[in-house]
Amino acid sequence: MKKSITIVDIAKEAGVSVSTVSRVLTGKVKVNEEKRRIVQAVIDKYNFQPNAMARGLINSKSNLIGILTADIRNPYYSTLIVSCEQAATERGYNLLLCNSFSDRLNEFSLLDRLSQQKVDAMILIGGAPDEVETDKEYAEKINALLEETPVIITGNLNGTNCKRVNIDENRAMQLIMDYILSLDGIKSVAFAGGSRRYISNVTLRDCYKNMLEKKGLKYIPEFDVENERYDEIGGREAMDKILSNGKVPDVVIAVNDFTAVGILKSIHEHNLRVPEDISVVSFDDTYIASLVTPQLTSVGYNYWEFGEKIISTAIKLIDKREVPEEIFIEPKLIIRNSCKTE
Amino acid sequence: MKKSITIVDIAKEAGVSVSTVSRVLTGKVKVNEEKRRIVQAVIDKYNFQPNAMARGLINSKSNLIGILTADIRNPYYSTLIVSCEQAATERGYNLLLCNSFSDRLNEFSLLDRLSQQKVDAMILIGGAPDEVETDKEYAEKINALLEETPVIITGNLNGTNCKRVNIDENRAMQLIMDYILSLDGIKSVAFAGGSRRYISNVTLRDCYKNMLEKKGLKYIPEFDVENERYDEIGGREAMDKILSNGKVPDVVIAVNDFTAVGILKSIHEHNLRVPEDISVVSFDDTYIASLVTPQLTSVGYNYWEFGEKIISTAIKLIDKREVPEEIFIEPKLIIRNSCKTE
DNA sequence: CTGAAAGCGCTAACAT
DNA sequence: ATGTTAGCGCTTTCAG
Repeated sequence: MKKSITIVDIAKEAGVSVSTVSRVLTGKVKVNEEKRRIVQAVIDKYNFQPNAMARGLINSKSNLIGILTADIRNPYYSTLIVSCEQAATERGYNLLLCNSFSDRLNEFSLLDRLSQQKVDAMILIGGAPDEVETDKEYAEKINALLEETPVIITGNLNGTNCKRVNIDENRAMQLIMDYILSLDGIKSVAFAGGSRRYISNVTLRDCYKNMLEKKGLKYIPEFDVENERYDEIGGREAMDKILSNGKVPDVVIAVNDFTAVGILKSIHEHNLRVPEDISVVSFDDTYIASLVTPQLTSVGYNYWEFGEKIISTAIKLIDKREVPEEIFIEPKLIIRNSCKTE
Repeated sequence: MKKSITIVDIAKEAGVSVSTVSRVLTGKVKVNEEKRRIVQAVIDKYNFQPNAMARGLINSKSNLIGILTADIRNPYYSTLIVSCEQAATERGYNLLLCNSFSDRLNEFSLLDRLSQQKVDAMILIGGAPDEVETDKEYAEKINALLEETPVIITGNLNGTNCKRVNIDENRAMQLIMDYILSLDGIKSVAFAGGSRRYISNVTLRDCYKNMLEKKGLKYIPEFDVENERYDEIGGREAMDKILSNGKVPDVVIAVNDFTAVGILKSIHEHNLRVPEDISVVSFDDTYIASLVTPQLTSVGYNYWEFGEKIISTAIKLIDKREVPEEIFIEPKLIIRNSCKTE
């Protein structure tokens, strides 16, 4: 590997001083047009890329945004991260990606690494910020970080004042409920999957219960089944449990698309049909929703907007501009074929 | 945001020189045990993280590996990238993630950004390296990059000498063929989806054709249907075409799991059943394979090994050690329920 | 408008 | 074993 070309080499070849080269590079100070042309020509000739580390050292700015997520294999996360990456790229930032696999120790050491890289901001998606009970040590860690670096989260992190970008869960549940109850002959609504250990799930379940009562339907505890796993297996387990006492709900709300897939399978195995016997709705509208048969009616979000809001909040914070404590993302219902409509 | 603490602050508080602090930080040179303890205590007290940019500037090493991929939302890529991230983290490297969305212009500018960040190595997964006809300009770009930075690819990039880590496509097709032909009553085998524009697909199709003939089966052109889209829609289109002339193959090989999903749907819409009427096999064994009904028999890879090989190749190159031109990943067949076995 | 020089935070000779 | 110092590549005063 050759040693890479530097601003000094460019200056030499262009016959100017390094500061002049620097000036044409940054473009902030006027340079004689003729000189500018010559310098630019040399830059282009070598496709010279100024060393970001040297630049960063001077402005205390790495142009890096660290993003810590639970597991990028989950389509919800990967979709969100692609949006973030896009928004960041457009604004001249690069993304440093870390997966914690929801392991606390991992998260700690990854946070240290991000701060070692002097990322300009950190974004925490999933993992600890999702939990209802913020672990004290974690909050302290984040607070220490906040002294030096803006931290944006999805979820909430009690005891810290990270800025938050979140889905309006209440609105999401409301969209689902309004839709469900607009269908004919709905008497019972089940909610399958998810755990009250996670903040968003508490919001969802509370809203589910409230709306049920407001609409004059009975809340049936056996139809409200939690499950720690947010995947297909979790969905199947939850649905098996719901159907285990012989009663069949008219609709089941799945905590996410993966869970819905398990629910679909469980229903199938019980020799019932979707949507003829049971309707199914879910959250997130990942591509899974349109992959399965029947295609799922699901509450989705504008992921581009979601990622954009996260990144623009981060950059505002980097630029020391004001941002609201919490920004909400508006959900929207995507109607497909998993609910009985006639 | 407070200005972050530096090695000078640590030195001052510990009552030693900066070099001593640096020595305990790097651990390469012996330091008096007593002093080491004191310094370490101060470091711990502030959870001091040495500035990676300053370090990098000195050793010309960023500890960053750039990874350029087509689209991380595709589970094949996200699974591979998670493995890379894991392997990189274990070895003290961080991943800079970029998505090109297979857009050539995008790839170009992202490559420049990675070289601006002075990443220690670049990994190219999907996009240009996958294509049979390497675009000349692209190859030149990569060759220029190679002067300064190791580049590892998945695929092949004619006219460059990037090191390659690839799936053994021939072996993969062989596994499928051997399995298929071990089943009873298989007379005709279709291949659906994928395009000969991509190198791996050429390998696959050639192997498909050869093995067919070697096993004494006829190669039927109408059963070999390409499709540019590697998704569900592409699969449906391809399968519709296969079935359009009235003949029904005994098995259809799908170019990947997504395509297989479309194939499943098309078969269903033609009032045929899988696996009773038609068997289906696919490549990649992403989680999609076990999500759909019936679960897909699919050729998979050890993604952890795949990512590990990519990263260890990168790091060997960074350390100027020898590596083979190409490393192959051994595929393995995962048998599920999409083939008629009795 | 331009060049010389200082300095960002750190490491690695070089002295001691 | 430890402190002093040069210098990594760049930007930004500061003079001129």
